Amino acid sequence: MKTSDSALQNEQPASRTLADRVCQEIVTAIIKGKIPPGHKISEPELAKTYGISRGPLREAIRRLEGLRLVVRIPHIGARVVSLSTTELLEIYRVREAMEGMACRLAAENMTDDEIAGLRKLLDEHEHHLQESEGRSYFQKEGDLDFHYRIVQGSKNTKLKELLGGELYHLVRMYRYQFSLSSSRPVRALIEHRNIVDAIEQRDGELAEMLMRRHISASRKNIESKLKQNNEA
Amino acid sequence: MKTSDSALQNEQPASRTLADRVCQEIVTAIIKGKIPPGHKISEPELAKTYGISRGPLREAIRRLEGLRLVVRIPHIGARVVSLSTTELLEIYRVREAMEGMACRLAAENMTDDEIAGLRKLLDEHEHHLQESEGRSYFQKEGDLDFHYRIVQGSKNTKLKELLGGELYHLVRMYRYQFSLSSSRPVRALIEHRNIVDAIEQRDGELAEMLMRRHISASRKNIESKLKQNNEA
DNA sequence: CTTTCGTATCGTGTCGACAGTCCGCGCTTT
DNA sequence: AAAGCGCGGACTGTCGACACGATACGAAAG
Repeated sequence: MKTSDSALQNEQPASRTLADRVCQEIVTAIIKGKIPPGHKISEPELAKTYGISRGPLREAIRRLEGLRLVVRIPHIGARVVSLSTTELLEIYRVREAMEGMACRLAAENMTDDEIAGLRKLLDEHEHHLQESEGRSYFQKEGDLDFHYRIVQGSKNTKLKELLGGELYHLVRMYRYQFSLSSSRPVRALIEHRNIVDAIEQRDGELAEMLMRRHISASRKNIESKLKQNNEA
Repeated sequence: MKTSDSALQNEQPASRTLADRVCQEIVTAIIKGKIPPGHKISEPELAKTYGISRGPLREAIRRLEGLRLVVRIPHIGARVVSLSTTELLEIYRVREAMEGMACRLAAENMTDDEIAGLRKLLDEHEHHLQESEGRSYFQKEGDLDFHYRIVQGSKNTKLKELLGGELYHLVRMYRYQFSLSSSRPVRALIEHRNIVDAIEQRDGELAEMLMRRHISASRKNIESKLKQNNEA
């Protein structure tokens, strides 16, 4: 389990408060689609489900609202965000901008050990790619793991908060919903390697450009795939 | 009232729920420094101050946590974010990335009317600049108003949420705290005009580059000014 | 006098209950 | 029969109260 130590959730095993734990549970439930998009969230129902009172649950819902996973309307209730394709593409624009900057900063601030870890991660990706034709769950989350590590390597707190806290949850949810793991794994792996090369050479400008092109290519790929699905 | 309709706060006059209203009040209180940074937030105290119970106030605090205006530690309490200079500079990195992208998209998606409005806003800025030597409150918030309009012009929901919802509150707070209105107003105005020119020519790439250089220059300016203050 | 332990107090976390508001259903009316 | 109106139920918003944990102060030992 070399990859789990850099998993996307980084909270202590036993969350200190009920609201935190329930919040995490609901997050995974939403991401994995167990609570479908657009579904109404009933406070008494969920309170009964998780065996807690409405107090902590309300705080958990507020937190989900902050994570942009639910939308809440006063006196009406909260609903799981319904995924419009335009918003998905918008997120990729934001990722292009922010992860590009993160990559530039990572090239400046990453330690040599972290870069070596990145290389090793890509080797594992290639290994799993050859085994499972690239459609494996590992690749699915592994791609995000790569991006996550680069964001962490930027050493920029705000960047880490914004990307890790909100956008990645949405990206993971969209991937589960549309079940579109990055559908060009070979090409993506090559681009990942080029990015690591640029980081290793401490060429921030190049690293940023490569990352932006990488995410932009993903966006265009998804865009055409969605259009094709709509026409079919 | 051409400028106030694009104000940074866009909530309906009468917030439907207590928590929303109190949340807004606390936000302004924090931004204006009435609750100093690092100050402990006592739930019973604030509840008594605003004349409400602890329930809505807790929800308001959760919301502030989502806006990154307070940090909360379980079983200990919430404190107003204390402003470290590194975090301020980090925010400028994020703004450079995101507003750069916003500017690129604005060049593609802004209507001609919105561009004309931008020009008029800059004319007003110049007018106030000549009157008040550039240190006026108008310039202080007016700079953010300019950036805010461009973000809105990007027509990208996620971009608008992230920049308008979280970062701008922090930027406004930092400006009040350090009382550093953009301390190079003449130069900034010129850069603003160049940005609008690029947008008008629908040159997204150039617009992004100009915006990034503009924010990067602001960051470097603040950086040197802070260093100079520390040494003094 | 300093350090450590125990206790008291305060604050946060959690719970149950009440009130106001919104939604759905049945009834009346044209 | 269709549309408007009124009523009932359910849910959200709000409140007060209790329990657990943390902090601070004081007392006792070294």
